[in-house]
Amino acid sequence: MLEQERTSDMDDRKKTILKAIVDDYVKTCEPVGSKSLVERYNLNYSSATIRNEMAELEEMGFLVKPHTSAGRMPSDKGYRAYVDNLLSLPEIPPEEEIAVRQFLTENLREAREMIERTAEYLAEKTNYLSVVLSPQYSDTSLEQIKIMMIEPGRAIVVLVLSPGVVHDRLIRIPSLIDEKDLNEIGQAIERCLTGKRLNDITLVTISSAAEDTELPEALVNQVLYEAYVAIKQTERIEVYIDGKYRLLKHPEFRDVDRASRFYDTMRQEQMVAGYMRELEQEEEIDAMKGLDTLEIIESAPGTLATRKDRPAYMVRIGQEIALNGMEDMSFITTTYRIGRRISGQIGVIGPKRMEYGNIISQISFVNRALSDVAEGHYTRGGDRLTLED
Amino acid sequence: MLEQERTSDMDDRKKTILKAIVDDYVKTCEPVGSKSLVERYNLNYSSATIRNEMAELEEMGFLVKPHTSAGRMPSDKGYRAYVDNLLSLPEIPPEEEIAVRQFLTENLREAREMIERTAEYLAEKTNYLSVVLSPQYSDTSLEQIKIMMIEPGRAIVVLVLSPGVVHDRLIRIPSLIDEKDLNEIGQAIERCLTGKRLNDITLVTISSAAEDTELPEALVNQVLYEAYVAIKQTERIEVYIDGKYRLLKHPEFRDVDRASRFYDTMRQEQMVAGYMRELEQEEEIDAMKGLDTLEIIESAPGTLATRKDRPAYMVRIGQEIALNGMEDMSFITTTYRIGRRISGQIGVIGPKRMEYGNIISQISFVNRALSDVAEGHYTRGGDRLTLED
DNA sequence: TCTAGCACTCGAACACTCCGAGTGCTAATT
DNA sequence: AATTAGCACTCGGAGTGTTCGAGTGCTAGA
Repeated sequence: MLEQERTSDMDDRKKTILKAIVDDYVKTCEPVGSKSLVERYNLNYSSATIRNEMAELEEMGFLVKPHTSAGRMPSDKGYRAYVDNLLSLPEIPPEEEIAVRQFLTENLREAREMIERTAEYLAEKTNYLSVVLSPQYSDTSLEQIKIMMIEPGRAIVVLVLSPGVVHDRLIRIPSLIDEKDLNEIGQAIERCLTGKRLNDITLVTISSAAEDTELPEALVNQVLYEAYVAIKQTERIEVYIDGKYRLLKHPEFRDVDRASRFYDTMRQEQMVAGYMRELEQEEEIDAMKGLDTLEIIESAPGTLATRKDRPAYMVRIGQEIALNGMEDMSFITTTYRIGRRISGQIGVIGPKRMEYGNIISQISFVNRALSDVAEGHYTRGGDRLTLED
Repeated sequence: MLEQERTSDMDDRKKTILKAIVDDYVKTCEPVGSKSLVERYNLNYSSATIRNEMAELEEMGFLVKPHTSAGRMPSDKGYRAYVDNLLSLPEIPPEEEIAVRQFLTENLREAREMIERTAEYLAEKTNYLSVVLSPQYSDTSLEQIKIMMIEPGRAIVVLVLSPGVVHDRLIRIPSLIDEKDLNEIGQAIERCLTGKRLNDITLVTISSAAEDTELPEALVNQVLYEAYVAIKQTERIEVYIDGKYRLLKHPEFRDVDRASRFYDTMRQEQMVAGYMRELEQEEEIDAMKGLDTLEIIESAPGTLATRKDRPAYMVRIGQEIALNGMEDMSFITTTYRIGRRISGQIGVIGPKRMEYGNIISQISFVNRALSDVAEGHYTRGGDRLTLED
């Protein structure tokens, strides 16, 4: 155990064998034996040799046996080594790029639809569960805020954030306030808050708007408070999950209890979201790794804008995931960016026995598409992207 | 088989036995035999007598045996007889009534939150899956419509329907239109549409608003079209499903393939919604039945408003459900009403082996609570209900 | 250093038995 | 005529034993 534990200590043959084992296990979900391995991957060694190597790989902690006379399967560490060093990332054909951009923006009205569709697309393509978080807007600024009377006692607040995102919310107001008063208060709020970062807006900031009007303070304060809540509401991260039911079709979910435990966790969406955001912050280091495997995508002339870099991704395998009921899952995440300030997370959750290469390609690809499309969409008039109409 | 098939042909003893069998099977999910039945429900007959009766009930089609030497379990027809004639509906304590009303309205802002919470509450209480459809608003009228500029090229349409429901939607408009033009168009639309039933608003109706302004027709038309889409959007029925994962905990979902097929169907929410609405229209007759078992709830002085009638409900059992993958489920639905014109559906889906009495009580109860609360909420100023603030 | 060969291991699959909770039927009892 | 006691019968489930084969580790020879 002490002698050698890191992947770098493996010779090429060990690497080939480990890769073959992971590939095979991912495909079949059955422990793989030395003989069938030699046959299926026509390795130029006898099964006995492979056996010896497998024994060593097991001792190094990359493989495990469910019982003595069974084949081997990858341990968490084995998957980890595979993901970090042995992975090949398939490319995604350029037609797909066009299709996805179209899918993300077609008939699009609200920003959140784009995120919903991202989740949908990813679940469809990977056949696993996808999670997409709406961006965190705390760092962006308020571009407009309008309050509109609906009827005595009720109004609607419409907020426009600097990247052009619109949120709104119904509020209750004192029935005594009439339309004219409300407009006055609205304008005071607007003067007071426009251009401020959401983060900087507090109850104190907003209450200074009260000084700006002649109306009775008690009335004004309630409106201010409601407006404040509406603003804070837009900072909340929305979670879009798609493909939950898909996991049921994978053999590791044969066991209903395990499935049930998993779903119990997934139901707590805010917790999952929180975990994803933590990951991003903690794992800038891992992110670098993503850049290691950087790959230059040659763009044929005339294709859509391509990028030289592949977005960083993070992979959490089995026990590495700090969420209940996820011990047999893997969680791949990546961060999409819209401009410099706005970012959110995209993730795929599947069994540990996952097609890592494929999923990572897909998630990176979707990340790029979403970032690009959203940026083009937000920076209206930008010429990098043509949307419908 | 020919001799007697209807429940009414059963003598009291048969009824008692059938009821006991259903109750027992619902509890244990195991075929129930004559001996254990006698013991558990201390019937005053020997197991042999029960055996004879069970044989007859089987011949009449109310019971089935999984194999020769096993106990009996209810057939679909057996459940049907149980639901139609043998059911006892537990009452729900008045404290619960207060609690639900509070839960449904606490911190409430948007109408759809109330529906979401209804679904949540029902799933929680029944431990099955709940479906709640938003009301169909086609028959209500448009009280207000406002269009507000967000930035060149984008605007927001806010609609207020007569029961005080607010919808909004972002739209794209020609970039040439400035705020003043937009307001003019908005007012024209308002003049043209206010007070009209949604059903009566068509592209033709709305286009008459164009005549009302001086602006270039091409520009106006696009806005009109977008406004039209926004209006039609509010007619769409939203589907809220909660407790999907809960079904996994029930033994009939041990079989993952069956579960998977079920979820494949449930994923098509619009189809499920369509089915529920069909049911309501077709089954006015069944609805009458619900009123048959009418029960007077004596209201202790000082409790919340109680009603004499129990809302009508419909039960669909097993094969009766015309949806794929639902052969082993039961579907209980009911229609909530807000005022005379607005109605929507509430449903619970669980295994055929369902606690019918309990679920029907719950769904009726929730129906009443939602109808009442919503009505109080919509008819603002109504004094039947006190909401927070 | 590799590989052929061999003894060994263990789970999956199948056959077999036993057990008990269930049945239907018949004859005796009320 | 209705009920019940009694009995032979059925059949799934749990338990046991056996076989089979794909896997292993180890050793000796190429």
